[in-house]
Amino acid sequence: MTTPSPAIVWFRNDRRLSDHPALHAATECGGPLVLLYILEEDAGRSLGAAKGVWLHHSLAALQDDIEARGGSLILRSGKAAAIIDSVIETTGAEAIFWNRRYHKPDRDRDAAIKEDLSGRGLNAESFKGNLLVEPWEVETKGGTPYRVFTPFWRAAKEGLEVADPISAPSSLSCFDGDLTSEKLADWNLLPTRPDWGSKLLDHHSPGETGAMTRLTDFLDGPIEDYAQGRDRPDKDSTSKLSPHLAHGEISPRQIWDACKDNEYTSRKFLTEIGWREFSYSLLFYNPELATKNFNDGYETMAWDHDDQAYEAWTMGQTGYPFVDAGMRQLWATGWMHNRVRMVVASFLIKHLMIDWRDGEDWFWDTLLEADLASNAASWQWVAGTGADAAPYFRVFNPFGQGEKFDPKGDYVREWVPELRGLPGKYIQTPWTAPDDVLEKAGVTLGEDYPEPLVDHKEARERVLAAYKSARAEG
DNA sequence: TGAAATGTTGGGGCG
DNA sequence: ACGCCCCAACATTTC
Repeated sequence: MTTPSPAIVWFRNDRRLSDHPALHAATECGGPLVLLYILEEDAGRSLGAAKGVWLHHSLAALQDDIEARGGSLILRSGKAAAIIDSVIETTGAEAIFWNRRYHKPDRDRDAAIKEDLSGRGLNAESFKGNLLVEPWEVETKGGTPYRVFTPFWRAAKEGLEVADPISAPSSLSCFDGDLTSEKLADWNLLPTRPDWGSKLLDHHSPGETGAMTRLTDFLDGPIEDYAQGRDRPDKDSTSKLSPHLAHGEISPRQIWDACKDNEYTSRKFLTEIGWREFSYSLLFYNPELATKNFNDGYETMAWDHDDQAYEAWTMGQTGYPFVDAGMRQLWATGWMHNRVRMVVASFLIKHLMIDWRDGEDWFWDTLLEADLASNAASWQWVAGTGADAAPYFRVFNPFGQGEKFDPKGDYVREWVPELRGLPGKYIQTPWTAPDDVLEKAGVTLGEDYPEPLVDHKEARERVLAAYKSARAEG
């Protein structure tokens, strides 16, 4: 009887041990495992800075989880095809497994590797591990991809059979020959001088354990009130699972499974999972989703190129407290409440009339999750250029949203401390506060906190006119 | 997953 | 009692 040869598991954005179909397939082979993570070079868009911080800790957590099961994670950087070749040569592996990804440049590289290895008689196999429904599994009656969320999600759920998640292997028996690994610390994913990365982690616990804790905590409480609470950034009513999902520390199937017996209260929440699936479908069929208007009717839109306004937006100095609170939360924690994301995005695009791609780029660099599909699809949604997009005339009122969803102003007080002394009545609109109120709060507008960067009414009228003429031309 | 402008209704003050 | 006006509350339309 011969010992089975080693099988490689190529980890990418699926840094977990439970519900990992590729890992499961490899363990079924019965031979030693080679658990490989590749920091890919020349693999498209560069890693966002905040995402790199998460990646570091995510990999450290994966290493720990693997070592606790008696295995080891091999880290390599460079071109995936060459690294895989060399690992195969060293280990004599005859199989390699991975979970699929959905952006065309990634798929092209994966396909080339698979074709090459298959041609050499190796078993290279990919799996569905990161979506509930793969893009090609859902199409309209006309055989085209859906362009509207509701019918997409209805069709996706129809006949959807979600199998039980796969348990993590209790032990991992890895190839024990001479196989070198690079050191995580040498990848310099963490910023130094200054070390702005560690403060981000005050608010998050990267890794599979952290993800499961988040899910459990969420299902123990906030989900009961999710339908309303999810709109309230002053409350802790959202799951905060987005970075874990984007880094594959939890699978959508695990979330589905945990929620399925909770149908009434979880419906709204699972719809958010649906938006993620929709975004991936959009990215799959539109590889340039992050750079090219989905609807080309707005190609002639005359965006402003105002560097000062853009910087004020990024730094949370627009003079609209609700917007500034969101931007500062993002900068400080690498995450922003979803309601506020919509408002700050609307503000950049519609009040400042800055190209949505500049906002997308800022989020890419500052969000710990930096999910290409969700980020691009959501920015296009707000801009009105996307699939199933918000209509161009929907302009969020930057203080009205604050009054509605942060009624006491607690969210603003947390992130815009210079306004803490203002009463709720004026905290979203400090420029309307009487002098004595400002004085009592210790606020001098223009010194402690900026005057509004633009007048709301004028900005609104300006952008509506601009969209209208762009549409007329387009 | 809006907001503002415009239109309609109905209660109450008042001559 | 009646008509008139005011205006808040709600509904509809428009961007």
